[in-house]
This record gives sequence, structure tokens and C-alpha cells, in this order.
Amino acid sequence: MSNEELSQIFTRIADLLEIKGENRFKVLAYRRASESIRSYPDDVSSLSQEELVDIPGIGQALAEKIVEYSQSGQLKFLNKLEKEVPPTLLELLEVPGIGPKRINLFWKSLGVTTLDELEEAARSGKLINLPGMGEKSTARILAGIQALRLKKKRYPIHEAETIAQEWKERISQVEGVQYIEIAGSLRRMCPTIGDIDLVGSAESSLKVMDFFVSQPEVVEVLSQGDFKSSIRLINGVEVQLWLQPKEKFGSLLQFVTGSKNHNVRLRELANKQGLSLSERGFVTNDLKEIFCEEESKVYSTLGLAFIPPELREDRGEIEAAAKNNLPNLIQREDLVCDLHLHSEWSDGKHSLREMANAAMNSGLKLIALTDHSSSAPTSREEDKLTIEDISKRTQAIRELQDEMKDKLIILNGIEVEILLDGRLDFPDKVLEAFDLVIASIHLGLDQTPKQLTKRLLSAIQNPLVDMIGHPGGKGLFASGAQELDWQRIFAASNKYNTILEINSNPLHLFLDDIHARQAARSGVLLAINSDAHTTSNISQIKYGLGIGRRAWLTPENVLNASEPNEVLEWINNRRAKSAGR
DNA sequence: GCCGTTTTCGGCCCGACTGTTTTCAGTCG
Repeated sequence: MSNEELSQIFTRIADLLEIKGENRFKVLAYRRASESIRSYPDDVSSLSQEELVDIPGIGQALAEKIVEYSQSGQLKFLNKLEKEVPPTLLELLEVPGIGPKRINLFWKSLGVTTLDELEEAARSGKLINLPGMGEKSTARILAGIQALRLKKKRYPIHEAETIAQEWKERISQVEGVQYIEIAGSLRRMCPTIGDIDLVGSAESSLKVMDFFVSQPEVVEVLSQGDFKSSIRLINGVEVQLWLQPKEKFGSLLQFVTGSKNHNVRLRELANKQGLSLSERGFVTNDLKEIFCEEESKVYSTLGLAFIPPELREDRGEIEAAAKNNLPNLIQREDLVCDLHLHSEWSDGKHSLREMANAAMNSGLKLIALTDHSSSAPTSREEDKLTIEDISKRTQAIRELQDEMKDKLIILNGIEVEILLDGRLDFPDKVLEAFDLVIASIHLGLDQTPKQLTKRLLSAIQNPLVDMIGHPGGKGLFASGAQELDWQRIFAASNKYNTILEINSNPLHLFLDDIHARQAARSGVLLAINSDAHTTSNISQIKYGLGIGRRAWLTPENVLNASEPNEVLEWINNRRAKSAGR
């Protein structure tokens, strides 16, 4: 079973315990264990009890539960808990504005166990007379249920970024605004974003807040105060604006960037040093305030190296920063090559020349044009690259390369489909002629994890395949990809010297951060490619870069962070070795 | 339920906003 599955079990237990009214620190312990397991680099279910207690946040009691679940697929503790607390109550946690305490109240006093029952109770006025409840709270709950039913869960990063940039720009125009920045999960480069967080400072926060909540797209003001306001836009997106005086801006930016777990760890660390940390700065034991206008001062005050936002997930970054041992993270300017682009020879929108020019203008030194093979279902009939087309396309690329030889190296590549049985879409003879072969799965993504794993392994072992494109499939979170046998996939990639790709299309973004980090740790070489189908989405490489940074990657982990001659040398070496197999 | 450079027991992050209260609880991030 996967770490993800186990992690979800522990979150479920935490939620049920919280509704039950269990000690909140016990609940916290389950939540921490859940996070810890989710981002653990190896397969937790294969560890012994002694090894498990070495994982932060796992003690004897939880280690026993992990072993029990790994061996039997069952957890007596959870079964018993689900008899005490109806699991249907968990869906109520999703309703904005109500939490475990109120769910417990509604359940115990009115017997409410489902969303429909809650709505009925609210409509018939049964909630109003409960302690702590009233008319407004009831109306809020009904609105929350409505919002939940309409709510689009999370937004892909590029959509959120567009909206956030626009709001940042707009607020920066307000008179007296001193700072305004995008924070939250967007700044941490999470692939999906729940809501947008903006932070700033201004001479008059009142004026900025008034401006913020009175914009034309605002359909609802969820809260409004001097330091924080929250709105819902007509497109359903929620935006929050946080303000603090200029001299506290750094603390605020740090706090709102999160993650929550990272912040909790920092505050615990502050306490150990006799400090209290909040979005307003530090307070010492004798109540002296320390302001941080610069975000870096928050970290330096705690004796830590500056931690880049993408690492702030409580996955060991605080310990590493304390030892001044953070990775030398890969940066935008390291990515001088892009090994996965499409043209109009398959389903791309632009010609080879247009793609090459755009790549050159964006600073790239080497690209691989890798159109789809004919079986890829993404191609329309007229977009299909047939074997007959290949020689014409190859010649066009060679001519273009000749023309541009001093400016850009252009590889004649292919993204060949991995067929349902693991064979490749084009015969070996055809594939041998390409400078770079990417093998990807677009077909049959509904196969079982076992079948998908087998297909990937067979491609990884194929001497003609240099790289696996978006391993695990396409679609946000590559649904089901969590369940593939990643340990075997990484081992095989290592053994056969096959690259795994981090795909930068914001709707795919896979490998994800956790798997990319595991891959790199097991020695697998990665690539971060744009998978651009138009000239303009060459720039979407920034999202793949975000994943790479979240995965703690350094330039050494990523082939296309090397200079062109090194990339060419690597491909040649690899092919020389494969030929000997 | 976890954890330990004062501790194997007694702690466990901190503040903003809302609504129902008249000093606070619940929710959220």
C-alpha cells in the first residue's frame, strides 16, 4: 500500500477524533503523523516497527497501527472509531464556517449526521436555539452549504497566478500602498491553489481594505477587518488580503506564505529560544518587540539560513537550515535546454521555425522538437505524424538547424506512445534515427496500476528510450499515479539510465514534488520540460521548475540544467552503453 | 499521541475575525 493511502487513513482518524471531542493534541499527533508519512521518501509499509519510530511524529502507538494496517489491511482502532462516530459527519467538515465543535453539537443534540440533514435542520430553525448559535450563524451555515455545492475545489496554478497578478497590480495603484506581494500556496508554487493570499502594507490600511472589498467582481465579503479581509469573486475564487504596518511586512509575508506546518515548527523553535513569533514579529520574554520588515530577518533571528518558499512544507527544511545545509536549489537560469516541445507536425499550434525562434528568444540554447507518434490520442486525424511524414520532418529540422546553427541547437526528437502492451508505437528502425526519444503514456490510462507500471517498466528498459514523458500519465495529479510501483520504476530508471520527466504543463505537473524528490534521492536523473504546444507556453517551464524546487532538486539532478554540449555528450554516452546491452 | 541541550511528565503556535456574548468560543490560516 502507498504512503498516500496510509496518510489518508491517519487524517481520517484525526478528523473523527476531533468530532468526537478527543484531546486536541492527540488529534494533532495524528495529523502530524499523516503529513510525515505522506512526504516520507520510502515506502512506509515496508518498514519494521523499530524503523517506524525513527520517523518524526511516529511513536510506539502509531508504529503499531502502521504495522497492523500494512499486514492486514485493517485497523481495529479505526473500525471501532467509525462505530462511535458516523463517518458521514466528515463531509460536514467541508462546509466553510463550521468545524468539529459545531458538528459535534449538531450531532449530539439533534442527531444530524449528513449534509442534507444539516441543511434541513438549518432551514427548519432547529439550529438557532442551540448554545452559541443564532440567526446569523444559521444563515452562514446555509450559505456555506450552498458554497460547498458550487465550489470548484482547487484551481490550477496558472489560473490562480493570472488572477493574483491582476489583483496585485490593481492594489498597488491605491494611494499610500508601500508593499504588496502574492503569498500563500501560490508563492510556494503548489500545483493547485485553494484561495489567493495577498499581503501588503499601506499608510492607511482602512483605505486599502475599503478599496479591496468594493471592487466590481466581489460578490460576497466573507470578512472585513483592519488586518485581514476576505472576498469571493464572481468566478468563485476567494481572495484574502492581509495588511500590517511597513516595519512588520516581512513577518507578515513569512507568515502568510506558510505552510501552516512550517510556521508551527518555526514558532516552536522560537519558543525554545525564549521568543514568541507571530505575523507581527517576535516578542521576547521581557516583552520587547523585534520587527522584521525583511522576510529574511525572521529566519536569521532564529539562527536559520533563509528558506526558499518552495521548501516550506516541514519536510526537513528547518533542520537543514539550522545546519546551513539547504540544497543549492535549481533556478530558472539553470534551465538552458528544453527537451520536449511540439510543432504543427503533430498537435502543436506553431511551425518548427516559430517554435525554434521563440525558444531562442526566451534564452534557450538547445531544444528537442518531439512531436507525437501517430497513435497518441491527443492528435486530431490531420495532426497525426505518420511514418511517411518523418523523413520530410527530419529534413525540415536539419535545414532549420543549419540555418540557426550558431544560435540554437535543435534536436530531432519524438514523443512515442507506449502502447497498451508496453511496446512502442514506431518500429525500432524508425526510432533509431531520432536524436532523442521520449516515451509517454496517453492511451489506456484507465488500466490498473499494475498494468501501467508494467508498461512504464517495459519502456524504461527499452534501449531506444532516453526519457519517460510525464511518468504516471496526464491530468492534474495524474489520477491513480500515486498507486504505481514507484520503487520499481525508480530502480529501473537508475539501472537503465533512463530519464524521468517533470512535465511543466500546469494541468499535468507530474512527476509531483514528492515523487520527484524520491526519484532524485534514489539517484534517478530528471528533466524539467515545458511540453510546449505553442510558442507562448514555452514559458510554462516555470511551473515545472516550481515542482523541481519543491522536490529539493539541484542542477545536478536535472539533465537540461546542463550546457548543450554536456546534454549531447550524455545522450551519446547513454546510447553507446545501450548499444552494448 | 509525541517528545526531551532544564523534563520520562507536562507541555504541545499564535492572532484575526465573527457572532453571541458581556468576556468568550469557534473557525480559519
